[in-house]
Amino acid sequence: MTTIQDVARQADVSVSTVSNVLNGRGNRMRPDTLARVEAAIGLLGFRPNKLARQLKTGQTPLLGLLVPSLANPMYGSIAREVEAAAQERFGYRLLIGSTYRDQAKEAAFFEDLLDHGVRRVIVISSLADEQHFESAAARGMSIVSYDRRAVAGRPASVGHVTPDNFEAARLATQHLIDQGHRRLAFATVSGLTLSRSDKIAGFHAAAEAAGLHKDARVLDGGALNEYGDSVIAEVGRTTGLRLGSDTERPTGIVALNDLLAIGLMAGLRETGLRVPHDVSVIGIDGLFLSAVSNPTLTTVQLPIREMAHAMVEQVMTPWTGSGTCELVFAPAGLIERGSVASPPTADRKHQAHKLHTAKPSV
Amino acid sequence: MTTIQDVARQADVSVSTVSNVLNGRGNRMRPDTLARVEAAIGLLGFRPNKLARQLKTGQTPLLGLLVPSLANPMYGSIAREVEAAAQERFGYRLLIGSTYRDQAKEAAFFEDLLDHGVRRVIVISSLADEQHFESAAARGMSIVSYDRRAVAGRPASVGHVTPDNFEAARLATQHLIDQGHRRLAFATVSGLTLSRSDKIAGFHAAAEAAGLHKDARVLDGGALNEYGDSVIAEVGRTTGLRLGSDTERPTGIVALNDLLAIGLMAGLRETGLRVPHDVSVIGIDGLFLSAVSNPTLTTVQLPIREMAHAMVEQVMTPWTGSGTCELVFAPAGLIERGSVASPPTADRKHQAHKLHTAKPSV
DNA sequence: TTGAAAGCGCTAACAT
DNA sequence: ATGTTAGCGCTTTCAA
Repeated sequence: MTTIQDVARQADVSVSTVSNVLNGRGNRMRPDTLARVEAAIGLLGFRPNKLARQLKTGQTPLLGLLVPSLANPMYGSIAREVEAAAQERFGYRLLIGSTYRDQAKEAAFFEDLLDHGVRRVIVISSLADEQHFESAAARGMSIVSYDRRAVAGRPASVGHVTPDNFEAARLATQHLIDQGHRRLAFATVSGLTLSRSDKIAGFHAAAEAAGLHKDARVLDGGALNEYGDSVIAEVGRTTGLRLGSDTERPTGIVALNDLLAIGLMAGLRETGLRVPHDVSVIGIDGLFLSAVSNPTLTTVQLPIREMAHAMVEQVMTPWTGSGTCELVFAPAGLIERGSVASPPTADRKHQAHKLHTAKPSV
Repeated sequence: MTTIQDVARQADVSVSTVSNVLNGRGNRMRPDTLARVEAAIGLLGFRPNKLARQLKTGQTPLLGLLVPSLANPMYGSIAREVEAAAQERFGYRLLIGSTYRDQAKEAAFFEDLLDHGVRRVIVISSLADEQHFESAAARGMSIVSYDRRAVAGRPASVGHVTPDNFEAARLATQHLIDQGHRRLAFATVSGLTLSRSDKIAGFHAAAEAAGLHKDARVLDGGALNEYGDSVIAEVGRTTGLRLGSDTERPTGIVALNDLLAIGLMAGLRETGLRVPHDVSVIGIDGLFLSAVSNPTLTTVQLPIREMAHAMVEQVMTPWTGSGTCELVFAPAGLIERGSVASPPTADRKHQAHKLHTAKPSV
C-alpha cells in the first residue's frame, strides 16, 4: 500500500504538503510544487487511507441505513435512492442493517455504527420508542428518521422525513368512496406504529366525511414474524382468506401497503372472491411490482426518490435551528389501475374504470 | 469518548493489560486484575474504537456486498441472508453498493472498499470481465463471486459460489416437457452473462433430450436500462406482449427468473393470453413474491440461504489450497404452483395439475 | 511556501 | 504478570 510518505518522498516534499494538496489547499504552495505532488500521486496511484484520516478527523464517508428488512422491496427501493443520493451528492457509501423491528438489534446497530466512526444515519423503524436514537444523537450522531413525526417538545436532535400517511390513506379511501363503495375496510398488520395509526386515521377521516363511519372496519391480519417483511404479503393473504366466510364483508379495502395488498388479493382469490368484481383493493406505496400484479394494483404513489433525497440532504446538513425539523411529503398521486371498480351492488353511475385485466364478467 | 487510556487509569493498570483483556488474553494476568479491568470497562461503558484498532491490524469487521440493484427483491433476499450470516457468525456488518451492472461503478466500489480498509467482499455481478476484481484480490482482498463459475487456469484468488444454473433451467424445462409441452421458449434479457448462458444451455439440453431442439427458442425481451432491475419485470412484459401476435407461439416458457416470469405473465395477460391455459410459465429463483402472484408461479427454488451462508463462510476463511474454489448448489427443488398446465392442444394424459387459481375454463 | 512534530486510539513486540 | 513504547497513515498546528 502506498502512503502519504511515499508520495512525499517521490515528490520531494514533506507529508504536510501532500496532505495540503489532498485537502484542496493547493493554493498555499507554488504551482510547480503542486504539480510535482500531483504527478507523484498519479504515478504512484496513491489513494489516501480513509481510516487514518478518520482517526484524525472523526469523520468517515459512510452513511448508516437502518431498515426493517432488506427483503422488503419497498425498503430496497428506498435504499436504492438513498444510496444514489449519498453517493452522487456526497461521495458517501452505505453501511446497511436490517433490524426486523427488534429493539435490541436496532440498538446494537447504533453502537456498531458509533464504533465504526459513522456519524450519520437514516433510520426506518417502526419501533415506538425513539429513545435509543435520542441517546445516539446525544453522542454526536446526525440522525434522520423515516416514517414518523417529530415529537413536539422533544429535542430536535433527530430529523424527520415522512410521507403524509394520513393523506395517503385518506386519498385511497376517498377513491374507493368515489367509486361507490360503502362498506370499507383497512387491512393492516398487528401493532400500532405511528405511521400505521396515521393511515388508519386517514382512512377513518375519509369514511366519516362520507358518513360511513359505522361501516369502516380495521382488519388485522396478524403479526410479522422474525423472518422479516416478506411475510407482510402472507399477512395480507390471511386477511383475504378470512374474508371469504365474512357475511358482512367489505366491498372496498385499503391496504397498509402494496405488498400487503398483493397478498390480500391472493387470499381473496383463494376463497373464490374476485378482485375487483367482488372486492376492490387499493394499495399505498407505488411499488414497481404493483404494475405487474394481477389485477394490476391501484395504489397511492409515494414520492420515494424525493423523500430519499431529502433524508440524505438532511442527514448531511444537520438542522441547527431551534424547534423540530420535520419534512412531510404529500403523496405523488393516485395511480388508477385494475384492482378497483364499483362495488357489486352499487349502481354503476360512477365513473367507469379502465381495466387492463380481469374484466368483471357482468 | 472514553478510550483505552481512561480504562487503564480507572483500573490502575497499563493500556496493554486492557488491550489484552479486550483481545481475549485475560488468562495472562491475575484474576483480580482481569476483574478490575472488566469492572472499569463496565463502569465507563467503554467500547473500543474499531477504527483505531483497524489502523493497527488492517482488519475491519465490515463485509462489502456488491449487488446489481438493491431494488431487485432477489438481491434483497440474498443480502438479507448474507447479512444475517455475517452478523451472527462473525459480527460483521454490511457495506453495500449497487452497480447497475456498470463496469465503472463496480470498479469504483472496489476502490472505496479498499480505502475503507474492507478486505472481504461478496460480488454479485453480471459483468463478463472479472479482471477488476482479480486486481483487487491481488491487493489483498478476499473475494467471493456469486453466479459465475471459476475459470480454470486462472488464479484461485477469487472464490465462487453459484447455483447450478444449467440444472435449474433444465429442471424447469423438463417440467414443461413432462406436462406435454412441445413448443418451448426461454425468456431472457439482452446480454449473455455466464449464468444466463448456463440457463440457456440447460434449457436447450432438456429440449434436445426430448427431441424438441427445433422447437426451442430463446426470447430476448430487451436490455436492462440504467434504472436497475425493477425493469426486469418490464422486459418480461414486453416479451409477453410480443407473443400475442406470434402465430408460432410457444406453449411453455421458462423465464430467466421469477421477476421476469411475473412480468411475462402480465404481458401475456394484456394480449389476452391466459396463463396457464394458453401458455405455461415457469420461473427460476423461488422469490416469496411468486407465491402470491396470479396465477401463483411454478418455479425452481434456489437454495438462497445455503448459498449466502457458503459465501460468507468462504469469504471469511479464504481458500488457501491450490486450484480453483467453486461451490455449485443444486436447485432446492421444483415448486409446483399454478402457472403451469398441460398445453392447450396436447392430450390430457399427463399428470393433472393442481391449480389454486385461474382455472382453465375448458 | 514548506516542514517538523504531535497526536487520533489502539495493538503487539519487547522489556521488566 | 504487567508495563513501556513504537508505530498504523493521516491531519494540523506551529515554526522556519
